[in-house]
Amino acid sequence: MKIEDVIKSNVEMEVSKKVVLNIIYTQNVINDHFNDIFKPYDLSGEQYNVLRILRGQKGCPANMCLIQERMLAKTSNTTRLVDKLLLKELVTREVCPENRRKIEVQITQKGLDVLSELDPKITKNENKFSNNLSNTELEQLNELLEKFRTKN
Amino acid sequence: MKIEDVIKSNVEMEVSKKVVLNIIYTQNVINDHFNDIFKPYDLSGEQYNVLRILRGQKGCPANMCLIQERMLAKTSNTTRLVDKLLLKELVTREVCPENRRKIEVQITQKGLDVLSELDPKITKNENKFSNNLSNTELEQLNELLEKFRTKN
DNA sequence: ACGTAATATTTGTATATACAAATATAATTA
DNA sequence: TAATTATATTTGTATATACAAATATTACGT
Repeated sequence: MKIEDVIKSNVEMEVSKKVVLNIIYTQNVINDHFNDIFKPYDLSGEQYNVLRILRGQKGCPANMCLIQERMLAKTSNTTRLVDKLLLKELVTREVCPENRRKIEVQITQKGLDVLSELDPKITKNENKFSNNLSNTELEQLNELLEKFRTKN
Repeated sequence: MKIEDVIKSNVEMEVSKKVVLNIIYTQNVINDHFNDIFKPYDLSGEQYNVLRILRGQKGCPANMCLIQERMLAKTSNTTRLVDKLLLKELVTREVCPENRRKIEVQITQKGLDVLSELDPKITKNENKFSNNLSNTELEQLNELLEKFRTKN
């Protein structure tokens, strides 16, 4: 479905405007699908994102700054996301002894188990979208998006 | 900047995963820029979106359903967005006399004036991103995104 | 060492999102 | 026409986002 049909626009639009709307809308569609996956686990997308980052640390604890800078949404409130994960016992959280300003966050076994369960569902969903495109087109799409963001 | 560098990933990623992250992140970047534009006007992106839809009606009042289905974020709470716009006197809101279930929302002159002021700033921002790509590439990006969304 | 600046995190507040439930009105049908 | 169903919107609730301000700790300059 063309983006003009999505927003039911009847006027001609600049291609630059179309691209912007198209990216925003596509992200919304992706997001809706991922939320459906996370919902039974009582996880939000950003909570999942934090878990994913912590797993990537491979046992090495992550502080709030590190988590923040690896998140896609740079304005996320890491403190409160970690709070929620802590309540669900998916992470641990301790003051760093070397630098008491820092907080060491680690994923628990329970957290790792949840991620393992989610992994195939996430991959399946990514593929459901990506199967519409050839490998060359996927690479192309990545390049175009990266170029689009240049110096912004 | 490549998406792997954005999230500081050190492991190899499937191109399908990369594309998904790339779309989400690009939308976040776009959003941050638009928020900077809206902020001095005390408008959120979705509030702006409602105003834009109402202007597109060219004097014809829009009901809540119509607004909802034209929004990019299909789960937006139109009632509360319109509430906020009403407080700022950017829209009017009346019960439809033909069908008292419906609400007729219209943009005010003040609302139109705000949009007129925003128009060049929005266009400038869209172009700042789009100037990184040729016209062919922009068209290509639109096509790839639309294809990516197929049957989702 | 003391005051100031820098860094890391938390808290507060207003708004937005996601979704279910409630309410109100209109249309349908038995 | 009364009951049921469908449509349109609002409200409630929990969480997330955006951003400023507050707090705590460490590092730096004199």
